[in-house]
Amino acid sequence: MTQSIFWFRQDLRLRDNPGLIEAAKQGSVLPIYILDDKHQMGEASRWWLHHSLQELSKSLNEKLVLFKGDPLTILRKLIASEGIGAVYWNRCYEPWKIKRDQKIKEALKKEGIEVQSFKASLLWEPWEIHKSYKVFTPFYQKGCLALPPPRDPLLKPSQIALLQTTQGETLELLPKKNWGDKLKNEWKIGEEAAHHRLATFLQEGLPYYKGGRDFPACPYVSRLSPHLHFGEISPYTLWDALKKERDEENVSHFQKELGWREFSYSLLYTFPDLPNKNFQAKFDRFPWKKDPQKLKKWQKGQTGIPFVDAAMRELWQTGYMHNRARMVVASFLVKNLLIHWHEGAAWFWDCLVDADLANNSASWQWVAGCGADAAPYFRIFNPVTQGEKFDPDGAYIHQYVPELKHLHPPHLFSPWTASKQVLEKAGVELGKNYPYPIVDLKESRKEALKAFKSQSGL
DNA sequence: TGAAATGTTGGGGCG
DNA sequence: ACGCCCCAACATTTC
Repeated sequence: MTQSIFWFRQDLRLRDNPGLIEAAKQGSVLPIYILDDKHQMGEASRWWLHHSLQELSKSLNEKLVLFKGDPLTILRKLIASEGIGAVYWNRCYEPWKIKRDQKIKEALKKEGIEVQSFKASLLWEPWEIHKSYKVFTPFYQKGCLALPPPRDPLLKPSQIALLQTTQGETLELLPKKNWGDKLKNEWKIGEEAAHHRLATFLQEGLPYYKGGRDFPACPYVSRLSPHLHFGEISPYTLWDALKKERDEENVSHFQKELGWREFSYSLLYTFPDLPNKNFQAKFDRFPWKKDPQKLKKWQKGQTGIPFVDAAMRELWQTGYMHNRARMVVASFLVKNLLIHWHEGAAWFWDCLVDADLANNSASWQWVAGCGADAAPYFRIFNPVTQGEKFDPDGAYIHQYVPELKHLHPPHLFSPWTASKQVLEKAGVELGKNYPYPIVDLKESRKEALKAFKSQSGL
């Protein structure tokens, strides 16, 4: 029997956890989490992590031990003081974590410790896919689906002998202000909640997924992203649950979205600079504008374009934004305001409870046009038209922009085009209780086309 | 995982 | 009945 450490990272669950299963098989287990803060997590993520760790610890009889600092130092100290013979973890794929973990593995092995890492968070690891695809569809069809299908999910260890230690510290993950309070009503956090969310989605969302996923006021998307990011539920569990559903079209559509997640990770693996550098180098000289005032208005949901403002306020109030809305606000920032995608990515990173380095970087680059399989430069969303199409009765806008609650379609999507009488009747005073648009959509579109077109020839 | 500009068609009003 | 114009409605092309 070996006493081992199981190091929880982005796999805050007991079910389908191969590393934990191996540790439990070897003998008693000291379950730990280490906050390695060199690369700062966003506020919203820290808030989620706090609660997720609490839930995880509960499911481990409160035996989860928390640390912060340099993992190798902490592991060495524990190994020495607790008589540990092995360390197990499930793999992460952020470039800096890959490097860090490699070093730790080598160092500990040299010191006579058994170390093993496991595949648990991706259905297909980047190195299993032999070609490095730059377009999603072939990546998914020929790269992923041509390989053996994902394994069945694993059961949680029937029993784990948990070690105890007097060590450990508190992480102080919660924001100073009680900013997290408003998020509290939005989310149920932890492994049980994730499974519950999945069950609800399968029943209430999946049947309408393909057509309904574009309507931000409708409950047809899974909202599983933060659970997936923190590993409260594994992609294997999702894949398996989907396999058992009859609804072929909706199922394969949702599976494809999981495929996009795999694609993002694969891109990040083959191009570790994805978070910082343009995937397409020709964008390095793009004439982005610096405009702190407009950026701020975008962040706060005060652009004067109701659909954009609703989305940005949803983000601020709930730590989440509907996928359709993410595309629209991103396109607005990058194309109508010509502000660098870094700024958008940074704001999302701080505000999203599902902030995920691979997905965030890949998706912002996709919208900006500089990514892999990117949106063509001339694809510019019109936030008015998008509102008309995907929020036809204005429910989404009304939910997050209450000052427009008496304004109705069609004026709701572009208040500046409404007549004086209509605005007055709705109690809307542009420039007073709701802003004028911060850009002219038609003009800024033209300008963006010019800028993007001129650089596309470089 | 667009949108706008341009082109085509076909029905109705009208002389 | 016919040609002509107008203009939705839809299709295609261009950015």
